[in-house]
Amino acid sequence: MDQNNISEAVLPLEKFIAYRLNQAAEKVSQRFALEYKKRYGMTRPEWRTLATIGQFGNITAKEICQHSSMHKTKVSRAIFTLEQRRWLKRTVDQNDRRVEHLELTTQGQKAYMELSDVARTFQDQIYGALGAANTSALETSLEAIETLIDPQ
Amino acid sequence: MDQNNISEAVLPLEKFIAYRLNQAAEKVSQRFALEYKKRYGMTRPEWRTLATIGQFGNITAKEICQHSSMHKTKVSRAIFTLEQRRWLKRTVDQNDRRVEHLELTTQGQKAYMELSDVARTFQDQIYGALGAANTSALETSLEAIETLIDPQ
DNA sequence: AAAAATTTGTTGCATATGTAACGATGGACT
DNA sequence: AGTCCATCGTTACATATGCAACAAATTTTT
Repeated sequence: MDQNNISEAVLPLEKFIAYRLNQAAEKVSQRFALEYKKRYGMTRPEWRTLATIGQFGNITAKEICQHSSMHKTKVSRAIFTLEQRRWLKRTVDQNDRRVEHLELTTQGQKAYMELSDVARTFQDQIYGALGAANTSALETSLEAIETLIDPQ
Repeated sequence: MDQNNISEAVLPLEKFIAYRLNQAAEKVSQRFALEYKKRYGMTRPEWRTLATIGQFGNITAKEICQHSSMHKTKVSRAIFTLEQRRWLKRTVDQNDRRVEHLELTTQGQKAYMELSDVARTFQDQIYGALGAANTSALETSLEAIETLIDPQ
């Protein structure tokens, strides 16, 4: 077959799901990253770590890794930075001294609550711009992909 | 208000769209990355660059940046690596010698076609696992987000 | 109880990435 | 032509990331 006839081989990236998902996710995340960058100069791993501790209240580094799918060194470094900002405190587990329990300080809670507000506003804007039907489709498809990824 | 009452401030990450989109996109991409890593030891920027040149046939580095949203240094380095593998050739534009036109070599075409096949199979598997209704919802919502991002 | 294996979190090192500066070229304006 | 500015792609440098090795603690095996 003529090598230049790529009709059988071409892969329009606009129709490739991995590509489109990544573009969409990256743009949305970058847009939201502006918020925590400009307010607090935070990185993405730091924001995710803060948000995870904020949500669970008391959590270990390992649990953050499991919940967020971030690499343990990324989490370890984010925890270090958040600790330096005095946004979290560590408590060594008395039954297993390898384990550290992490909690937000008052300052950390404050930043978390402010950014949670920003996040909800951001999400509302997206949903508003998408409209009810598309929002519903997005929920449906994300749930489907999540089920595919993490079959409980 | 009691600081520990975070009912107003909590942001369940399982309901935050930026977070969910990223998790989904990252998992799907990582799964597909196994394919081009094991076959060719390629990185993600290299695969994306190959796929973009493959799709357009003749393209410049700048156009790859615009189409893929990759940073120009990432594209520059991917082009360099693909060139070293003899998967692409550069041709300096005779009207504007700053510009280089990129095309795949025969070897590059071969790799591109093979990986395109793998990609389509991968996509078919995802769509098969999602089912028609969820696939349709995914298409709809991705289009909606894309419109939101790139309003023409 | 001693030895071996596992787990939690950190760190050294190599790689990957982005920013800013750059060289080369081209275009605009005088 | 000469000066200034913009553009294309590369590179130097600083930062971010992941892998592998690690220390410390715990559990399992013998």
